[in-house]
Amino acid sequence: MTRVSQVRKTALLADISRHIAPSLLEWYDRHARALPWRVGPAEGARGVRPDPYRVWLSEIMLQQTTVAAVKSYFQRFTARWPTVEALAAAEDGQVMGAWAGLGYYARARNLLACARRVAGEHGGRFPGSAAQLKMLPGIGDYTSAAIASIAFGERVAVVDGNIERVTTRLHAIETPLPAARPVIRDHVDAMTPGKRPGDFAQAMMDLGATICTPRKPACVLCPLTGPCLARAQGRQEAFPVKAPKREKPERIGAIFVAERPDGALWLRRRPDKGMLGGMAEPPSTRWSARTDGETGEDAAPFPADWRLAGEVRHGFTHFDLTLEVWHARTSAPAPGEGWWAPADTLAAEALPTLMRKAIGVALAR
DNA sequence: AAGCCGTGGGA
DNA sequence: TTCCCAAGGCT
Repeated sequence: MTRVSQVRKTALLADISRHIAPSLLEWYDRHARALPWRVGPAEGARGVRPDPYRVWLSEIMLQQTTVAAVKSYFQRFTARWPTVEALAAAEDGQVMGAWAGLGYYARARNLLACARRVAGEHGGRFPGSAAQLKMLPGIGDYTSAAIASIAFGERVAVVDGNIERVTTRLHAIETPLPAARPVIRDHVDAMTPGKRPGDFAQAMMDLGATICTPRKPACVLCPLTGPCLARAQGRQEAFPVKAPKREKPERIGAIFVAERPDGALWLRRRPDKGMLGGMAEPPSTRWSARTDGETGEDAAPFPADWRLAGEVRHGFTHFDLTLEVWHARTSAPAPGEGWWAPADTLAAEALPTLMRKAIGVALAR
């Protein structure tokens, strides 16, 4: 595309799109969700902006994670670590333990790394532009734009899954994801207003979460039915178009829960890289394809009176896992790297949900 | 640049 | 039950 036609295209987009923000912001002023990391409408009207630390923390937690799942974690984190300096001073194990159950554990490791960078290199203040924010660990295209617009008022295109859905419907974009991302970004940039860019982004996300939903969108309640091309075609559920996804392979393995007479369990720490990196587990085998799975008592990490307690199934993003769950009572000191976790402090260990399920199966009787 | 990374809830 | 997928980033 020539430079001139690019300019014309951009101008045309702006002309079509500039009417979107006023309607959407009017809707947002009446229907914004009250969320713990937002400032209330009265404060917002006085120009009060939310604490960048809280915006950042919420955005990291919300990556690929529902609002409902995040709320209690956000409350616990902010109560325990009210500032980025406080979080930066926390020990790794405390943060991983507090994150346990929320998933995508690389986020927790990057969270700490980011907090320590902000505390150590930026005097405890988050940088105020999307470009600078994006240089920090765990902060990519979406999160940098979200923080910059919401906490600092920068006019920058914020594009998440909600906004992709809303935008592909508004403009009836037939190109499948992810190839459509550059076009979507252009549209979002054209729609984003100079005033209240952060509210605009949040309004788009609220619209996507409550009205313009993946299935059965409530178009009759939508403030953007007028300009919506998908709605005009009666094809709102046809967008966004997505590339077909591959089927998930099956993997199998075994996990060994050793229980001391006082109820303590033998745990070890998983490697920092890879699945559940840096998290705790009872010793488990590799998780392999069915043909070469390492299962059975012979795979135990040390000799004991192992008894098969059952199995646990768990679906990950890109494979389904079935683990045999073995249980043994032992008073022998376990060999190798690990520790005995007392029963009454198990809740604070950095145990992913899969491991808690396996422990539940092992201890059921 | 496509694959790797969790989890829980809704339909 | 099964499937989908939610405020993505990293490599």
